[in-house]
Amino acid sequence: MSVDNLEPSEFSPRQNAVLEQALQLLVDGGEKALTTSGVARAANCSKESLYKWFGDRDGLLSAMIAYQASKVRTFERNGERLTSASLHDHLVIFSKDLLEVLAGDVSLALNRLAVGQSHRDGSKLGKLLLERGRRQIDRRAMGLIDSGKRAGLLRFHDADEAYHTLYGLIVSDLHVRMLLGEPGLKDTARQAERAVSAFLRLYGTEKVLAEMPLVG
Amino acid sequence: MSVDNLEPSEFSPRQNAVLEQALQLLVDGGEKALTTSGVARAANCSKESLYKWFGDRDGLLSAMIAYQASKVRTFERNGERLTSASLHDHLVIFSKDLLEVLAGDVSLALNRLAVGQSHRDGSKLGKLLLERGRRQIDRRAMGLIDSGKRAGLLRFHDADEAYHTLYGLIVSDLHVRMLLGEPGLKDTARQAERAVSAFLRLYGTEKVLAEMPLVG
DNA sequence: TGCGAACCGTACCGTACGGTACTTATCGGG
DNA sequence: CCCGATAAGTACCGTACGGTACGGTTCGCA
Repeated sequence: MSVDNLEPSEFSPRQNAVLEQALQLLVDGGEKALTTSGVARAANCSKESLYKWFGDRDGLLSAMIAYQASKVRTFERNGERLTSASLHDHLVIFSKDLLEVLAGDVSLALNRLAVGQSHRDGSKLGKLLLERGRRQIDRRAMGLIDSGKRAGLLRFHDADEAYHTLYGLIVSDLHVRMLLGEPGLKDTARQAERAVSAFLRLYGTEKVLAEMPLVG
Repeated sequence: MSVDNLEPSEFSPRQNAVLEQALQLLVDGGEKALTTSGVARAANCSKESLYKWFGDRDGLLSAMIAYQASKVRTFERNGERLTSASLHDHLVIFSKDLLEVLAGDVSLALNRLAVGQSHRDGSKLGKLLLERGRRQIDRRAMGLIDSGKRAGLLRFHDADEAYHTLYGLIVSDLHVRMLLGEPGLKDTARQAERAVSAFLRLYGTEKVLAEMPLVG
């Protein structure tokens, strides 16, 4: 466990390249394929360098998660005034993005890795994955929901509760199923549309409900 | 892969005892602790017997899942006439049961195991887990939802879709978080109540909505 | 009582992994 | 031109696992 709290600058370019190779290895062959020798061979570096840079195998895994998280940048919301239609659209886009992220090769591989290790390391990797990987997406959604409330389009007491409802409506048991090896959704757009529709029915104000197709 | 399609009788009592020990080992120490030698030692049996009974390590894992699934028996719904209140109560009970099952030690351990193996074996364990472990709970919920529809309390086109919505409302991202090592919910009753309330708001007919507290 | 099957306990084998040590080569600065 | 640092490549070590083989023991059964 050599790497801990160095948010900025993180790793050197060379180290990033090695981590990229390690991720590729993990995606292709699962954790079993992610051996220190394998990483060294794939990245054309020595095992000694691996251990100098990342401490031990766990440090390498942590670094892989940190590196992958550092690659994902979710563009901030612009401060535009939300309308009923634009809120709906933004929510649908968010839903599709979320489903796409969760279904991604690297995301699934890292989640599988962290799940598999959660017994050994006191869920260190799991924490890392949730904090570094999910925080951004959570913030994006929370910002959107808050904007909706300020625009008088959404009504709720607890933003966290509303967000978790939205998350459940979007993802359902899909994430776990994919982690277990099931192929992903055929039609993510439809799933996103359904989820947002249900969410707005639950949390939308009259202003929003008036513009929604009637149930039935 | 010695064990495949022998639904009834499954394993001998002795083998069941061994599988029980193996599950305990898995729960306590994760997959790393589940070695063939360890199982043999914990269960006071020989490795040779393990291989004779289960073929190889994968066969043992499959047998553990099958054995655990065979232990779970969900009582069938009685054919009573549903009222708005009883539908609500049954849904809440189902929600709490679902959360309790997903948070169970053995369930989490087996799910972690299957997730970790999903790369190697073409998700054989994952399929097994979903088919054997989830089918019963799914059927229970579907039966309940169908009864609600026949009683004029629920309205939907696609029962599957409605069920997945309910599932998402209940579980949200809790299952994955627990798989990653986060502690479970403090208050499952509240979560269940919220989920059912939202579900009924989405799929309940006027008969149900009339009796619900107004959204505030 | 004797026989055979099942099974326990243990020792064993090959392999593969995590981690370390050592040699060689590249490269920037005085 | 030399020197120290950094890192590639390789060889190596200890360990632990999956799987197999074998001797000894129990138990059902004729």
